[in-house]
Amino acid sequence: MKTDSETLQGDLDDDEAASPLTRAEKREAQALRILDAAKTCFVRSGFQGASMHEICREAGMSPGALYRYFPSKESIIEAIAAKERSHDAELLTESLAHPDIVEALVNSVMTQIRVRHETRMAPLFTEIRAEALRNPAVLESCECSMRQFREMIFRRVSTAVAEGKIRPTVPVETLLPVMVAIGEGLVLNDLPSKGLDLAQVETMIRTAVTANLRPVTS
Amino acid sequence: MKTDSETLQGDLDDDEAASPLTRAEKREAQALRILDAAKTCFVRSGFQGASMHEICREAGMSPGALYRYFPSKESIIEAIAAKERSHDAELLTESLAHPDIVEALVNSVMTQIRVRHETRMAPLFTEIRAEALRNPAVLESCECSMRQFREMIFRRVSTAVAEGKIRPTVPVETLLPVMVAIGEGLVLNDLPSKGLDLAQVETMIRTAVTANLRPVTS
DNA sequence: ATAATGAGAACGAACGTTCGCACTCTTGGT
DNA sequence: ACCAAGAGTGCGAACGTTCGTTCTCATTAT
Repeated sequence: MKTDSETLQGDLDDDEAASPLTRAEKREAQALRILDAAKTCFVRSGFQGASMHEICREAGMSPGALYRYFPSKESIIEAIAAKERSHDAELLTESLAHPDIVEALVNSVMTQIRVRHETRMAPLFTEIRAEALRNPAVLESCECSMRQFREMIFRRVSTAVAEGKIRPTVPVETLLPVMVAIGEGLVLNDLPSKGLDLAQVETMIRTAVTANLRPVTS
Repeated sequence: MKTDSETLQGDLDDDEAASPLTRAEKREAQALRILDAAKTCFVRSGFQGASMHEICREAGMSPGALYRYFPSKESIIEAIAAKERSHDAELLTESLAHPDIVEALVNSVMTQIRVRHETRMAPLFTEIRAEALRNPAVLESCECSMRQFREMIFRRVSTAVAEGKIRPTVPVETLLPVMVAIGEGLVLNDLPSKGLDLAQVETMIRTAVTANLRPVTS
């Protein structure tokens, strides 16, 4: 850490521009440190299994210090769930950008699988899903995320239907939840960790999506 | 409960046939009562969230009594996980019986979805998946179950391939884990609880499976 | 001087589990 | 037929531990 050199520079008279870390920035950095440590612990031991002392140790911080930033364990869980949600939404927006509807959907799923695996966040996803079963705040985060997913996809799909580009096998109301559920199953299972070839997985997904959307090629 | 009338009949001299409940049967019945209560509590509060006192209350039993039947909380969790596993295997054997490979697979998934929903065990499934992330005994139960799944399906699929009845888009090694993952996603999302029409869900699954197995119709 | 921050001991509550005791069966000698 | 003995079972208080959280006090920055 470069905290030492930074704090040594803090004795300048300037209020805003010169100091490398304002108070608010420091607070935010500490909060982030806690969230990162908590995420590590939650992945390792689960939301209920990880103790505050464990999180403190991971963050290199005393309980007294940690509680200056988060009022409770639940608030940490909620903060993490919310952060994951916004991150997911961001990711989906990008990966849905492909002009072809089928490729956009395949792309979304594959991106999620890849990112979850690379960041080792697949277990956290499982954990959040389980926690959502009984923690209303986390449930709301999940539902909000899913709602965003469905709305974004809904627009794309229903536009494509209206333009006569696809003729789905079932109504959109069924199509979306089922596709989201399938995507979730694929993400949760962390297929790359089982040594599966992602290119082949992609082939299967593309085949399944194409068959159900039935794009009009003629 | 009819325990009163049953214990009144216990004063017969006969050893085997007459008494409605032998000692061993009583023990088993009590153990079952505990497992049922525990399952209810685990669905409500999670494996880690549910306390032994909560389980005792649900089972109408004191801690001292409960511990005569199970030596620890973990042993209860393992017993439940193992029971779910054998139940699932049984269910799969039945639902895979259909002579047509595509229908057998569709049937399996739909049966799982239906049964999980009707018995309200979809949350427990999520819980078990999360617990498997850090409890080795539960993980083994899950893996064993999945292995059985894959082996049973593997036999069916590879036979069909050998007979030239299907020409899958990808090798069986990829096909099976992906299909299982998709099935899992569908099951733990508990689609019927979201008001989805199961017939339409079935259509989608059949379409996806057909497209990926590519049965030779000619 | 004052506010912000951190360390770490300590708190009450709740946890999984054990203990001691009472009660109910089964059993075998009389 | 009856009773003493012993095993099986149930109860609920209590155990030691660990939990999330708070408190007190020092240190640092303004």
